[in-house]
Amino acid sequence: MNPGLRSGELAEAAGVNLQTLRYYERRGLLAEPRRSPGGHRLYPAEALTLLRVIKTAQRLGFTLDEVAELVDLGTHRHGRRADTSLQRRAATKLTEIETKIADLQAIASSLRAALDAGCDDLATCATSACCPIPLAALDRGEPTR
Amino acid sequence: MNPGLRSGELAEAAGVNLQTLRYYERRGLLAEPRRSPGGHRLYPAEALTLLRVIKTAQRLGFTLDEVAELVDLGTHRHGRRADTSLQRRAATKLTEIETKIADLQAIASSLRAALDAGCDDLATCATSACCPIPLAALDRGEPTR
DNA sequence: GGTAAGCCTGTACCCGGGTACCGGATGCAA
DNA sequence: TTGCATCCGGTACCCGGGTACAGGCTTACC
Repeated sequence: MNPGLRSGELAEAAGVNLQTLRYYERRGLLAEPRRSPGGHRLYPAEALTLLRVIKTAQRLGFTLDEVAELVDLGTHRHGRRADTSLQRRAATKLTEIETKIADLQAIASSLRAALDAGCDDLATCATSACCPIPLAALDRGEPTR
Repeated sequence: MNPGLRSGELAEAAGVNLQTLRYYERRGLLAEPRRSPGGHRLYPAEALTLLRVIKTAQRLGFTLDEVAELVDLGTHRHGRRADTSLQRRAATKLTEIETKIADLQAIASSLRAALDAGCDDLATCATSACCPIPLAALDRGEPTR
């Protein structure tokens, strides 16, 4: 069995700071890896995949806590015939994600409209209260937070 | 012409803190509104729409600077036959958004798979390096940041 | 066995995005 | 014109997500 990645190697491969690995470990996102006799961390190869997943999810606007939850949902053995609480958390997360997708699509199409109208069409309404309007499509009026 | 919203009313309507309005003003996200003779802010009704747009975009993982940019792209008069720099920024933003959508869709479908497999199917691989794999679909290996 | 690169723990700091609090001025209604 | 809610500017603080640094131990290679 090969010795595994050292922390520096993993950090480099994942494009994150070495300190970040330890930070994630403290946060419980990254399991404590085994150690060399002298106490140096030795990570399994999958840790790299996990890190990339974390980074991607983060780019999408998930907090680290949420990422931890997502990772749990995917990772955890969820006992056979899982306790439905996990299922429910996954379902919830899924609808959250679907909402985000819909919102992004609304933004994207406004931008697209703005682009291929070349702004001249939009300029017709530019005089006053018009221009936020394409974006306003995604206004749901939730008193966010 | 009606007097406009007072800061408290606007904050309440938008579900944000009063301080946040001033913060956004400092950041340049919210234009300085006109003032009452005594110096109290009086916002036009569109400010509410704008705030909702800001909040939505934020939920999607845009930073305030990015939101400012998006809002500019939509709001600004971008002179007729706009300087292409704006067009280009919009195009860039659009591909960013499309990327986010694709990533979210990847996450969503893994979650969906996990859900309707009821985790039992996934459990077959659960022994070791398997479970992050559905999420790993969206691993692009970008050395993010 | 010497030595440079790498890693260890711990603590302190940074940035983004707000939020709270202060003492004082304003708005508005009775 | 008095009284209370609201708002003002300014400054200080909080939280999430890292990042840096110090002082000391390990590893790896000659």
